[in-house]
Amino acid sequence: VSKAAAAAVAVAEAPPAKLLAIGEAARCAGVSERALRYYQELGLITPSGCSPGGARRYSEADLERVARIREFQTLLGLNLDEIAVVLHNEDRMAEIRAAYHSQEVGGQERRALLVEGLALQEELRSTVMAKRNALDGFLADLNTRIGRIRDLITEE
Amino acid sequence: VSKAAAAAVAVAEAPPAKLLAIGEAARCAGVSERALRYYQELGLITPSGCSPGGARRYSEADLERVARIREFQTLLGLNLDEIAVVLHNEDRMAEIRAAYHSQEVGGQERRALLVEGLALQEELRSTVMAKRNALDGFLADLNTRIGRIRDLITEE
DNA sequence: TTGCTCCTCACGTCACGTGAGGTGGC
DNA sequence: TTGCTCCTCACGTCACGTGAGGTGGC
Repeated sequence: VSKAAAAAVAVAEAPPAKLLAIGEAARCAGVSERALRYYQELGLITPSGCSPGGARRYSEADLERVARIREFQTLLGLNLDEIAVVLHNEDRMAEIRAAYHSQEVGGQERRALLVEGLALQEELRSTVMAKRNALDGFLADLNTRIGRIRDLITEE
Repeated sequence: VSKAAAAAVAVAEAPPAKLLAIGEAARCAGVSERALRYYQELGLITPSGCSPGGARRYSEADLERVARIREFQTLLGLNLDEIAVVLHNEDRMAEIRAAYHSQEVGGQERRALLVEGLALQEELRSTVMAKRNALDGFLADLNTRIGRIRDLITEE
């Protein structure tokens, strides 16, 4: 049994796991309750459970998904439509990984999905690297400015 | 005569310099005309000139200022209120630099302004470095994901 | 004079913030 | 039963986008 398969089984066998109410979930994820409801409204997340009365219940995995949404927003500046695309792609990759041994998907089709997904991830990576380079340039410029102010202060 | 002073004189003596209409300016800066008017409404930029009829005319320096605003927005995620503070600080630094030899400002007061300005720039730098580190972490994670997909494709 | 560009309202949009008023759960 | 939390509208906000209707400049 491969490591990946073992992990998948472990996930599948995971105990009921405690679910958080929206207030606690929002605090943990560092976002507002409104944001959680809004992400759900757009279909970015779906709380793993709900109370008999209809209150949302969030799992650990839900919170990680929210964290990922925030990363895309704050680090990369993607809007929620773009994030939906990236998340959807990542979800498909996870599905393919999970269904790797059980041949639910044809090898041909599966390979096509993987190649397509890989392209999307690599496109994302080039976006990230461009951002990183721009940030490094900005930082160098900032250091120059700081150096000049230091010179003015030290001078005489 | 110091290099800085020579540069300041050069700026002061600069010829009328061609000013751009808002359409051209927007194209050059890579923003919309609406954005330029909005930045002006908030006091972030003031076009260097205007036509007799009241049309805005932008200088090269105006365009650089717009580019700086965009950097703060897209790279650092600052909002326009925060950007106003940073720009104002940079303006004060430039003024002090320009008035360095002509003793318009008392040495005591000038030094205090420089120290305060330096602190603000260094605070900004720590923000930038935090962002850079977060981005590096994100990139590392992304590379891991890409590696795993590659494994799935190559495997078998 | 004819286009093209500029002007000022002013309403729309995205990603939520912020109450309003009412129900659920320990 | 009393608080506290959750629910769904629904309007406000920030940084513009997008016409509407009118004037300026070559």
